[in-house]
Amino acid sequence: MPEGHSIHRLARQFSDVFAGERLAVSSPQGRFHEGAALLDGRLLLRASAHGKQLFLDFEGGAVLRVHLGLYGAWEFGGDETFTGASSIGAPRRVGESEVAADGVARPGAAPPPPRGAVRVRLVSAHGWADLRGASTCTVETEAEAQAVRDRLGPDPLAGHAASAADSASGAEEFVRRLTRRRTPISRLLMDQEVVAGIGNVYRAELLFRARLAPALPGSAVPGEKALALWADAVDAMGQGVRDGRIITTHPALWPEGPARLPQPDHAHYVYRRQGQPCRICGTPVSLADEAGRKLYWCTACQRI
DNA sequence: ATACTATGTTAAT
DNA sequence: TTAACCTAGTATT
Repeated sequence: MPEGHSIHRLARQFSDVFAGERLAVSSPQGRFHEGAALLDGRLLLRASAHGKQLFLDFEGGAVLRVHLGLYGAWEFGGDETFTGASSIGAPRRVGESEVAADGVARPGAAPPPPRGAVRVRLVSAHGWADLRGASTCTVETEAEAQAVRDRLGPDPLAGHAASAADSASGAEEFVRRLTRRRTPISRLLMDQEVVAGIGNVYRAELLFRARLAPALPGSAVPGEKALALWADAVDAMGQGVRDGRIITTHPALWPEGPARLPQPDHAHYVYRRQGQPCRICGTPVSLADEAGRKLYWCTACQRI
């Protein structure tokens, strides 16, 4: 259930704890025996993310590409060296965890017996990572992995690992791809070929923050509005990478006073708030089904 | 115990 | 447009 910010956090985690390490790769569940055998014993060179796609580059030109889909998650554990380098931490966050399902932290490098269907297990000298429930998990050549990247739209979080020039070109590319089509903007934001990494929460929240009506055709979005939307995505999703949660509301709206982060029920403007009063104008938040996903918005605030 | 839901995508219809 | 994927947290019985 993760959006792009979670995958970027995972890429950073793999870079921090496994890059430069030789990894034992297995598939306790069995469904990935073939791919695991290809990677077993190789050095992990680097980890990266583009939108919701995670790429682990191994020596010899083999790339493990993972998409968590709806239920996928990575779980990590290890000794003090591992924990010291790790940036995940408990409690469990969407798509990433450092605590076993029984709630007992497991110190030490030795991985626990596989719990449930572990598609892939990576083990280094200091720690381990288990993958469950992913919709995609394949070993590819660098060219195949690049072909996947090439199909995707620009990633608002690309600036995290790349140059400012890349971010600027990402903005222009986003505006081009968004305003080229008459499809409603609510659909375009979910289209990974228009912009990579936005999911159902950021879609709803970014549209609210921009005061944009979901039904507005992409072609009718003023260029300046589209640029501002991109800039807000960079900002909001960057914050998501730091927090490990999607928090889009202004801190002034948090009732619990000065706190670094709000309670979960104050983190969003409209997502999962159907029927509840809009935090800005009080109008009940609307809910509609769009292409099998739930769309939340305020009919009064989002009029442009 | 059982049902329902979810921050996603693809393939079949 | 719908089903499938097949995990895990939360709500309901």
